[in-house]
Amino acid sequence: MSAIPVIVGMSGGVDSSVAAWLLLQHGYDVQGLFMSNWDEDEDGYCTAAEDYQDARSVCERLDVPLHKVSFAGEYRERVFAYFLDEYRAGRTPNPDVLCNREIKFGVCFDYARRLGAEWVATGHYARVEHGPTPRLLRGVDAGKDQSYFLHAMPSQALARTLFPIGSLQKAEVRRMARELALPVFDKKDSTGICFIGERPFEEFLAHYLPAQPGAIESAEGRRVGEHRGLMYYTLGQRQGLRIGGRHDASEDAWYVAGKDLQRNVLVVVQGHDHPALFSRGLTASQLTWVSGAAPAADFRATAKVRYRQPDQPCLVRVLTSGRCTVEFDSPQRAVTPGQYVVFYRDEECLGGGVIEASHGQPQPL
RNA sequence: UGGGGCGUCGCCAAGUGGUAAGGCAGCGGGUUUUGAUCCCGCCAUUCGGAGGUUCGAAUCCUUCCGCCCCAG
Repeated sequence: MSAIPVIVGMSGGVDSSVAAWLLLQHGYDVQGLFMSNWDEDEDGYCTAAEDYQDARSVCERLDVPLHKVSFAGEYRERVFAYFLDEYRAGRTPNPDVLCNREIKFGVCFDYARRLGAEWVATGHYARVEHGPTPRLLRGVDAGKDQSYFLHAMPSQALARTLFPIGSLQKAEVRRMARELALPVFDKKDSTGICFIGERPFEEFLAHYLPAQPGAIESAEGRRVGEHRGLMYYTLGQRQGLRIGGRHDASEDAWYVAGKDLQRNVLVVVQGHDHPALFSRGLTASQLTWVSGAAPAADFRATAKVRYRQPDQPCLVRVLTSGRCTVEFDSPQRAVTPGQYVVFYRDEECLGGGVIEASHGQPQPL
């Protein structure tokens, strides 16, 4: 009786390393797969080379083979192109949700299956409940739960996916890595866009899109500064506005409340909790449901409008053509077009969609 | 070149004889698989310049420079 073959997506980080080890413990026939999906690295921010070395060291330590593959072309076409399109349209995309759907659990998943994997595993903090229709559950570590990013992954992939560390706390994973003497036990958690990494964002965007400087205006229409290009700002943002003290304003910090694309004007208000920053609801499109089918009727749920946000109780009204509206029990801050709204019922992630517009501002601009 | 007012960190702004608040911005770090938010830290030996009075001045005096009002 041969062991069940599983391929683990290895990033060279702690989580996927421990995930691989756990699978070994459970008797699987484990192989690693490292992806490098970002080619154009001129500025030295890309850590792919080091990450690959780390993945290799770990696999050596665990005595499992490591495959290496690049889906740079697919990444560029299916994720990055969309990323740039959204910024061009003045919105704020979330490329990592797409990356999971199209790359990790899309082309890479298929690739792993072609390599003979019965199962595909990653080091995500989330859980799958396998059954006739698999369910996606939050990771047990509430602080690390990554189901938000996974909500749009194809259900056929979910049915063949394992998240070995999904029921562990991050601290436990670290501790295991240390006890196992995995070379990456102390490696810092990665951040920034997946496969691209952390970098000076404005500089990065400027590399790909032309910037059009313009005026920054208060909600009342006073010119209070100059922006370097609407794409560099997102709703609710404080940093980078460069608006100093004014004799005609309070001492509160300024935040982005809106973008007027027609006039190329950035609209700002003062105070983190300014009413103009809040909305009662939103409209979302491109809905995907983990179950594979849209709910038949309106339903109550909780939702996140951004990663790591506490769950917000709401009413979801399902519309036709993959759209819905969401009404929150309490107003939400900086509901941002281009970001994803993701629905939950208790521990279960139901699905989500792209925010098209917010509505019901208690105090319109 | 008449009268009045003002010049304190990039910006706003306390401080009117006792040895430079605070906020905003900026920068650095932390949190974070998007972008943000948030948290922590740094940020004027110096108060438009030069003299003077005083044990001691950003605060008083003199003068110069620069702004802003009012000049009917």
